[in-house]
Amino acid sequence: MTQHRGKMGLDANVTADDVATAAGVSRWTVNRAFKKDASISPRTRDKVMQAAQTLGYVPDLRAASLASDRSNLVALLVDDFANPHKLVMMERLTRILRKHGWDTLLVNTLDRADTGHALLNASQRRVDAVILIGIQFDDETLAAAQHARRFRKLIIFARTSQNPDTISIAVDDVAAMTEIADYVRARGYRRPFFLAGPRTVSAHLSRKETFLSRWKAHFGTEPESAEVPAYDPILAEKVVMEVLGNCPRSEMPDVLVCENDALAIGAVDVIRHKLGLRIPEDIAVTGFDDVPQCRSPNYRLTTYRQPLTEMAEYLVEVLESSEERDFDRAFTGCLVPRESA
Amino acid sequence: MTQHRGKMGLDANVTADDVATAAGVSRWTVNRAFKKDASISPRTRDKVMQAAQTLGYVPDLRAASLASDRSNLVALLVDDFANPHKLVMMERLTRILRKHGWDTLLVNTLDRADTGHALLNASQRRVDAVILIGIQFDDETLAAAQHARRFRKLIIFARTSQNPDTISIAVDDVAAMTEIADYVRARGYRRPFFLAGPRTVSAHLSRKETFLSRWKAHFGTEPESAEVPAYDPILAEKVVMEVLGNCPRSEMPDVLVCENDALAIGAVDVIRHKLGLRIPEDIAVTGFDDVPQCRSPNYRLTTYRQPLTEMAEYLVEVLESSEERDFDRAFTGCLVPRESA
DNA sequence: ACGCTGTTTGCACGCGCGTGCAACTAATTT
DNA sequence: AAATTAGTTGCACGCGCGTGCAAACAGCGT
Repeated sequence: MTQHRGKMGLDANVTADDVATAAGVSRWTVNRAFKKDASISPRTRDKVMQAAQTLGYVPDLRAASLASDRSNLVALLVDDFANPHKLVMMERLTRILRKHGWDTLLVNTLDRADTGHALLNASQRRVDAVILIGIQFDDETLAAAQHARRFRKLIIFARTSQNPDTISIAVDDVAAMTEIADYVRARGYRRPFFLAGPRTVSAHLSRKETFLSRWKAHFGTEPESAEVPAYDPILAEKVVMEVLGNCPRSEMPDVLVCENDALAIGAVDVIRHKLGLRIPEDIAVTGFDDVPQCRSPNYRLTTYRQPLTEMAEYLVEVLESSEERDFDRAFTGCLVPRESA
Repeated sequence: MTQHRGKMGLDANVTADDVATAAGVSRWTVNRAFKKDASISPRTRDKVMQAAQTLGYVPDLRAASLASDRSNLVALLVDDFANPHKLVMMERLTRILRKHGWDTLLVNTLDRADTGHALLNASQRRVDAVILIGIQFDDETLAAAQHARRFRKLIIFARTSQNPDTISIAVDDVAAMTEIADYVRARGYRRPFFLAGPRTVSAHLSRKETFLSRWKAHFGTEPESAEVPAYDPILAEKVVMEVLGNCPRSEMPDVLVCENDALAIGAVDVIRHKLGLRIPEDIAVTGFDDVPQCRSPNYRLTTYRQPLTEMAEYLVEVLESSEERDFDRAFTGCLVPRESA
């Protein structure tokens, strides 16, 4: 096999051995020089780094991972790119993971049926953990994950899960939705309608159930609701149109509580532009996530912000811990009131 | 070292050897079974796959990559997560790459100064190629990339570049911008203003230059322009406010041609909600990229769509080719006229 | 049954680095 | 100065798989 060379003439396959001979030390000393907290004298390290620099040596993480059985790699499985909040989450996660020395394998899980293949992908790269952000974690999917499991950790981020084999890092949905429900009630709304996303996981403790039961606890009646098959503004538009389109004015809800911003944004567009109603005068809207668009004058969405940075930092802690305890943790976010409700 | 085990009791470290003994063949036959187009009899392959299945064997791509010097991994460097189009691009790229057996390492390049570190990350994983989507490819950055280079290919996606060591896969900006310019002219607009993004690369053949010169060629005068320091709607709002906020009504442009949708969206918000002007009656707006929001009734943005799928498929071709030819290629997209202009 | 051809299978060696311990050197104590 | 100690450096072996070739095998005609 011919040697691959960089266009600058730098040998692409400089190994630690090369650096070692160049620096007049052993290969192991070279690797020590690159390892933090390694017992090595500053002088030798300098000498080694010098040689490495001129030779253009960069440690090979594949080999390191192979030998050490730790890859410092996580797979990030995403299946709903229609939700703009995913962009925010991906930015935050990759930034903080990288800050702590973790690399991210982005796996586009086409749909829930594809989750198995996506997990296989991750397996083959021997990632140290799999992080799911999306909707592909219903029970069958998780079962499949258990089966194909060769991950130390399976983490569901920004979403709760009761599955015992799974680590959930998310906001406390019950507290959050309760806060929203109380806010809506305090603002005087009395005919709420809940717009939910796909129901992929046990409904217990879900945002929808929380809202409905909280409302019922106060007023005795359970609000109506509808379900959108994906967190996609376009699909939300369709569902909202169907629901409100032929709803007699007298029975029109006065507030649309949406499971997240992706749905809320679609809802706002339909309500204002197709139904010709005013927000919030005719019907108010709330969301969840506080995506950047929320602050656009077109939406000014009342929503709920998750402490993503904090959550991501905790995620790193989880990744770096070798204990076997229960890592599930619920965070508290904050309500962001704007003009939509 | 203790063996890591999956929670189901599946040994996480099943090797091809284990499968081999279980199936009564040699290790090499096992690997052949997993390799497409390998010379192996269907019967043996079945037998092997059977054994692999029950043992829960999954080939280790780290080792494969180490031995073969091909990782089937690409690094995707992204630095402007504020631009919603990045989400679309990431979805398309990861989907199509995965379809062809390529995995994607997502690297969040914090800013242009961080590109060097990001490339180092990629180096350490021995990716087969680096794909840049973002703005971090000015000349110094590329120079640094050359230097640290141990990639077979450095690809700039959805963006042109004259750098000879770089592969650019993008739409023909000159053709695209010319089409927009001609469209604007044909619609009767006569006082255009160009809103550009950060100037990171030689201005030659840029969208802005193309528009300005095309306009000048027709009317003899070069339109005004302003520059936003990042493709971020929020920043675009500020700049547009400064430019149009204290602009006498008589000198107000009649069309704002934006380098892309991220800028256009910010512009629309300001024009309509802060300046209280109508779009397109008082001032029209055009964008570039056709992000999902463009079709929202809030924007209805006239824009230009790149053939992302086609471009991504070509990208795969480039990745899989071992020739040394010039891979640069410009695609043709299509103008998407909507009500904003 | 024999040889021929084409297919299928086995194997030595290497990819680059980590681990844990042994050996070595310099700094400190008695 | 010798002995003790802390700080540094070296090394055998293994991580799991690819490559290229040689050996074994099956299928066919005579």
